[in-house]
Amino acid sequence: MELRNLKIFVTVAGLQSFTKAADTPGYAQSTVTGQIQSLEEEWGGALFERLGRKVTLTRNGENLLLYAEQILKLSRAAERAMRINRKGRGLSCKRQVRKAGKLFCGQKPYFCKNRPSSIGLSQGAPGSFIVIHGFPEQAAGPVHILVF
Amino acid sequence: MELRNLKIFVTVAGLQSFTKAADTPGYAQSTVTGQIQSLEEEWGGALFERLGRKVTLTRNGENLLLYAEQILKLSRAAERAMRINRKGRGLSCKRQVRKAGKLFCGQKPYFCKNRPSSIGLSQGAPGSFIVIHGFPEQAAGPVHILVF
DNA sequence: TAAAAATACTCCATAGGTATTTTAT
DNA sequence: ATAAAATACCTATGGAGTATTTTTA
Repeated sequence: MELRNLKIFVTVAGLQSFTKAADTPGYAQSTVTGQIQSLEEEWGGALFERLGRKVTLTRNGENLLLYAEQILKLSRAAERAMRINRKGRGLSCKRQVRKAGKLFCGQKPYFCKNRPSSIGLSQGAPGSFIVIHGFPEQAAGPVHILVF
Repeated sequence: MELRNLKIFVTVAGLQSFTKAADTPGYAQSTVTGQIQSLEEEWGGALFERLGRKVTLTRNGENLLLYAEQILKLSRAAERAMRINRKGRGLSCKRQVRKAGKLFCGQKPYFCKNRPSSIGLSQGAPGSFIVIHGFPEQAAGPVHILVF
């Protein structure tokens, strides 16, 4: 499984068509078929149901799609961070975190047991994307926030 | 940038050595060098400082590392989900979410403005990993939780 | 000089393309 | 009959290995 596969997979899922998906990033139709097939081979089951000229996600496909979308979002964020830094006008990851706001986290165990731990982001930018580690038990550990 | 690159990159960062990193997954040392170089070429700058027989992350490298770790965690989770489902004894993503607990989200705008939006997970499993979309402004939209 | 990364080279797996066939409307 | 996916086949990029050279503690 590589990012290349997942990009094509998500495109096909969105357009419900191998052919249309091939147009978008300038691939050949057979390339799209091949990439999806290799994913399905690795998976060990179909990701799409081929219904004549309509293509729909199987249950497995839907399952993978959720992960694939997150992975690609993160990779785009990483690429953006790389691009920004190359131009020399970027923020370090820490600065970006600071810019996203402070993280508030209810860490008391009894609080976690009896009611939801409270976590909040102040001054969050629109479209923020938050990744929280080890929650709630290890919430006292390092918490990274990646802003998209 | 592909997952293959990132895996090697994270390994090198962890071991602070190209040679040791090559041993771990059974790569040749030159392969590790090549993968890192291609990442650096794509980035447009060094990810590691080569200090004789010690290798340390540059600022750019540290930046990328945070993203890479998240991406790889997600991809491992995706692979696990694929594997589980192939064996037919897996939970769908929705079931996994339900198992992770309910998400509570303070959605009122005035609440977001004046104090942290409150988000909590009840019955969270140890080592849970939470991904929250569009926060806080679009918190009313679909929220996916992927558990690792 | 000893240990680690870079380089040179080789090989081959596979990504990707073109052309064709199959399949289902 | 037509539109879309699968298949067959070909090419070439680049991933990965071996052997060697360079670099620096």
